Amino acid sequence: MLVSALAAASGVPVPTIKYYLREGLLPPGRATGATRAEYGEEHVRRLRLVRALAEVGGLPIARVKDVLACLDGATPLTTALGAAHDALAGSPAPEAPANGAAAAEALVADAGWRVEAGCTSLAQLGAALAALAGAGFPVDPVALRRYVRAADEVAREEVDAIPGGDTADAVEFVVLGTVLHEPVLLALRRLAQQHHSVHRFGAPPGTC
Amino acid sequence: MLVSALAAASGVPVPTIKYYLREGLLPPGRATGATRAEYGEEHVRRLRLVRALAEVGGLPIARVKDVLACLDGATPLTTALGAAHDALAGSPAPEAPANGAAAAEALVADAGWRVEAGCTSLAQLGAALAALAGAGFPVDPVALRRYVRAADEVAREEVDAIPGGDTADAVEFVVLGTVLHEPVLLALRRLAQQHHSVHRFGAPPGTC
DNA sequence: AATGCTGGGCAGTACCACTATCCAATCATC
DNA sequence: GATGATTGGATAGTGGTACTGCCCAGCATT
Repeated sequence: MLVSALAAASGVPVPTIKYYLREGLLPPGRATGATRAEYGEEHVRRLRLVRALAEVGGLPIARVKDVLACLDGATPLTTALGAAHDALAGSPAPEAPANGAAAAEALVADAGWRVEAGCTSLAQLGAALAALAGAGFPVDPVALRRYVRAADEVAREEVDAIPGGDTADAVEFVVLGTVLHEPVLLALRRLAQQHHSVHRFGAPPGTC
Repeated sequence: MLVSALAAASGVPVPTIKYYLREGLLPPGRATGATRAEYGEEHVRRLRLVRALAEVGGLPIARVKDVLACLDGATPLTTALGAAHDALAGSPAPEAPANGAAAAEALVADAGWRVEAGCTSLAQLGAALAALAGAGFPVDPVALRRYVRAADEVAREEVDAIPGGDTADAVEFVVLGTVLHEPVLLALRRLAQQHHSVHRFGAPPGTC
């Protein structure tokens, strides 16, 4: 399969494929001459994955590369999961507002979760809580505890569902599940909000 | 309060405040002369809100403007919620892949939710499901139903928590809750995943 | 009067994700 | 073997977003 065929098979335009090759998101094809390279089915799969991570997951290209690196390397599962979380986080939360971090740690401790002390997700949570408080909309502690419970249930079942056999498969399963299910979860929450809000307040004339 | 004072009070640099004024994210101050304008506490609040929506919620400036428009206008609650959802959606899911849309509708019907037929969240869900299937990682229907249950519980409690009195307050509560709690929910899911995954697979040497 | 900050406007910057153009080398075809 | 299309590789350009800089005349303060 040549580039044009790869482009046709994946739906990604040739210049974009070249761009991904340059950026290291796609391994180069097997060179069969100075101006010819052969691509395989794995390149099609990889391209689809790149597009899913970028479009569904909303990850910037550099983060997609990080996630792919986890899948390719023979990383232990928990490391790969951490890397995926870091990739998802995006902004590294440069300033960690002390009150937010403290609130996040208290919440995690209250939930009984054992997590890495300085990890990105924790910083992210701290930053979000601090920003909410700073904007004048502190999260109701009761709501927060409900969120914790819901997150715990969802995550426990997700982790239970990880296949036990091959490590590489498990890594792929958990990393992609983490990244790609986020928009599904958010969309479902919004739809449920819509349903319950219509149920309680009634629907307005014409809008969604 | 003059711009520099507003900048000091909000932590937003003066040129950025000017930019927000140009873009209509911030109402102009009360002009007290040709080269002087007075800003109040509401401008500080608004600025903090803009930053929260942009940084915590990750919304592009144009979407922040849409969300703010809902808060300012005396829109009925369900309309405002829909607008907030649309603002969150971002990409309007240009091509609606038929199988994804069908899956989304089936899921919603199965959940017993009554939602607007063509609404953005539904399209978003359909696009996400289609992209996942296209990338070779279809969501496990059982997992999906668990997600639905979790989303339903969270949303029901969120809607129950909406204050009943003033409409404007309720709109603000629900719109900001929807937008700004997303990162909290996602961070909590990631932390819970980390906890359960460490619990099941053990922690690797040094990484988060 | 001198200094310094103000609002307003417009141009410029930095980054991101592509997209376009060019090139010599080659492959397939005539 | 000539010919035209295509390829990989490289470099430059595009469009969008979110600011950031700079300049200006006009006031306010000293």
